[in-house]
Amino acid sequence: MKRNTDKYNQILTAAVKVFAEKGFAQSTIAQIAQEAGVADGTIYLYFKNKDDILVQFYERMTEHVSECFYKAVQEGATAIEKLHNLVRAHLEVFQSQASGAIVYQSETHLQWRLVQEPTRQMSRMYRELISKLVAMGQQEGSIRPDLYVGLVKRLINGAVEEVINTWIHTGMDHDLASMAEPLVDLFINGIGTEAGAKAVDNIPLQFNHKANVV
Amino acid sequence: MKRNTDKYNQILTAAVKVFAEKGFAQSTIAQIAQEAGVADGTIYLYFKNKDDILVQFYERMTEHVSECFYKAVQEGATAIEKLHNLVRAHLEVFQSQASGAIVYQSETHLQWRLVQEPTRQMSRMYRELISKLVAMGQQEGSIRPDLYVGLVKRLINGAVEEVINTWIHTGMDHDLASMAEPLVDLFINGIGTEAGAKAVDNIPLQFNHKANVV
Amino acid sequence: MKRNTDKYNQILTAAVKVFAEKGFAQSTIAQIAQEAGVADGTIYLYFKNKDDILVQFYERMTEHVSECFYKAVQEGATAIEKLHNLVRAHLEVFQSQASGAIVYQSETHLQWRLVQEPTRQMSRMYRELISKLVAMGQQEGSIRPDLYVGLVKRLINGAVEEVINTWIHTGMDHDLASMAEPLVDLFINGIGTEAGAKAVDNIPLQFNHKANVV
Amino acid sequence: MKRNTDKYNQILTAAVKVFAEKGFAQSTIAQIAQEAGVADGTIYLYFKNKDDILVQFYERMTEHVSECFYKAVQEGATAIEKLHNLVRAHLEVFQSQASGAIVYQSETHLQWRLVQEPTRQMSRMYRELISKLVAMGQQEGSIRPDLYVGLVKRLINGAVEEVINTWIHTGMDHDLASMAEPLVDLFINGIGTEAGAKAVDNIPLQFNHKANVV
DNA sequence: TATGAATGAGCCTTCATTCAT
DNA sequence: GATGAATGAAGGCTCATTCAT
Repeated sequence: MKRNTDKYNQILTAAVKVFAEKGFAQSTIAQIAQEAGVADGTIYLYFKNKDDILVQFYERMTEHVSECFYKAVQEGATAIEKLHNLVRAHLEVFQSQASGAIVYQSETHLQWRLVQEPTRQMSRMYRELISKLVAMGQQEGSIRPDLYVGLVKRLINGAVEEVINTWIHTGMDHDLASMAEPLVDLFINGIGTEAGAKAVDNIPLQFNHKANVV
Repeated sequence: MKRNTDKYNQILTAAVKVFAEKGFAQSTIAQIAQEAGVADGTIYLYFKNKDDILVQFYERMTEHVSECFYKAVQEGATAIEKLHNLVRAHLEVFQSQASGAIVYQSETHLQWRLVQEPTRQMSRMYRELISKLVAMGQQEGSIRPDLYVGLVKRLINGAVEEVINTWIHTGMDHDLASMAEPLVDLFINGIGTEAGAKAVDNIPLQFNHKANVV
Repeated sequence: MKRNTDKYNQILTAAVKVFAEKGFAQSTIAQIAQEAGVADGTIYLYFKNKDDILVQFYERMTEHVSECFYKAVQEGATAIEKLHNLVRAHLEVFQSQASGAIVYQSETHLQWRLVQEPTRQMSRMYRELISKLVAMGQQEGSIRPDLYVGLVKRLINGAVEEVINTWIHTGMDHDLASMAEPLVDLFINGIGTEAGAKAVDNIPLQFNHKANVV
Repeated sequence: MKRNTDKYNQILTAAVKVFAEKGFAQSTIAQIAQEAGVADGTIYLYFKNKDDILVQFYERMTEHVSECFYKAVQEGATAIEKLHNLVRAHLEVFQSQASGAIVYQSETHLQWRLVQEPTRQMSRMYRELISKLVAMGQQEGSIRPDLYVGLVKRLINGAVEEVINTWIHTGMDHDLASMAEPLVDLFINGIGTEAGAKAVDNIPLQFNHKANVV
């Protein structure tokens, strides 16, 4: 398994392209083999089975993404600069490889079934990065002291991924990376004015939705 | 497609449960039939095929969710209250039906293959609601006038869905609805201080990530 | 079974129409029921099962056809007149009910699997009729004395059925019954001249085809 | 569609045998696979689907039969010799491969649904051959000048096929090819005497059958 | 290593038939 | 008698995986 790196990459690249086009479940080994220009059987010299292709993709992608994120965060001076760099890096890596982005976002639920550790690592990495940034910003005085870091992480991660998803589903025509600044602006400043800020503290709780659909 | 609503719901409920447990692609008609306590063939009296089950689930779920959202928004007095109600409603509907939530979130990419209009409707509804809320808040003076509404929608939607996803993947043990307030706080006020706010305007652009993973 | 004759005919007529359009194997009980304007289950009050519908059709058709043939043969004065009447009757009954003709001709091989006696009867009837006609003609001096009756029967039956088949597969637009005269002319006179007649006696046997296709 | 001719023939032969025994509609892929000694899936390496097996059988059979017919016709000196050779060839090819004959004759109506061109070609070939033979015989003076060639074709084709059918349904025990001579005798000379010949011209039209059976 | 023909388990779907109403 | 919802056996077909070459 995994001797000839060229052929390994050739297959993985082909697989990601096919997965992106038709979805993992709808893709066949035969299609991947054809796209990669190898025989069906050859794939099994480099991957345990079909699932393993996706697993390895997630591992590599996560690793690469992590590196980018760490680098990005290192390059900023202030917490806010670092945050901006992180978000921009996030958008840029995904923009630079559309197929990978599509697969990464689309098959998340399979990732949860197939991969355990890597994803946790990704999550942990994200949490670590955010934790550090928040702590740093708080020391700098640029970030509020009263934050639930877990939620901040989900805010940022979720928003960025939704931006990427929209980009994917609208044909990937606009520039993704340029969304970094306005996004960070929203993260830092929120959508409210000072007047709005006070209003938040006094939200009345009014109802409860418990109806079942199905 | 016969119209015995009881059996229809029985099957749909069973299907959603099975989908949530094993994923759509890994679920079989036989499993759904067994879970529903009917024969395999019976399912085809109520659904065109396996895909149709998912489609109908998305249609019903989207419709139900939309209603909840509209109601929630109506019940608040100010824009911020309405926003809070919206977010809370979002979290509550999904919390109240875990299986539906899991399927809804997990099979999104299939929804894009199978359904066209309904999804757009969901997206459009969200955009409409946010547009109105933002406009209202801007008139009230509680929301910033310089906002790109499309991005605000993605911010809110993405953050809420990420919160739901995390809830799902951590065993659905904590109370989801209670996240509404802190989330809205983040939306409105952001994570920055006044000092931080100024810093945002001056973010230097420093690097570019173009490397390929696969 | 078989109480209400109206409904029985209603179903049988509908079945024959459906069989003619899609073929027996491709027809479903549901289609027949719909065509007949009854419920699926009702069909089983009049027929043992799907096969039985075809069986009963063949029985009725054979019976009706037989009657026509006997009548037709009775109405001629000479053997040749009778033969002509027989052929004409054959073509007329089938022309007068296209659906029945199509089913009768198309599902012959199923008839051999499902029906035993009736078909033998049909065959026997044909043989009887031809035997009598030939014997009569031989006495009259209008028909050759040196004939193998079994072969004559196949000649006539086969030719007529091929004419009907062609009629079916060319859209049933031309008048079938009018083929009776030229056909009988061929039966009686053959396609040869007197010169040709002599040539027949001296056919050299030259080769043997035994190759296998599949 | 792979091109291992051995296995292709192996499967086709097995299929024809099974079709001949149980009929096309009643045959299953599993039965064919077992008869051929291959796995079910293997069949789909050589045939698009179940229908395709029948289609390919008809194509091959038609092609083979055509060749035999052309050769047979070439080998006779006179028109009548050629006709005899044609009929004999027809009977011989079918006799030499009973299964193929059964399938060919039994599933004709399916052929009309599945194949278009090949069948027309078979029909066209037959018409071409007969046309030439008739024209030649007319020049030789051995065949009557006043013939409707289309009808002659149906006469000959129909009679031969009926002879084959009878052979099939009576257990294929007698020698089929030996029927060629007496058959051709009937084609050429007809069943009538000279006296009968005159009678044909004066056939009175006497009745009309329009009754419906079903 | 690489190939790709062969395998066969498994699944979706159809539809003849039944039976409670 | 009439209905038609429900049944479930059966079959066509796919495709991940293996293995002889």
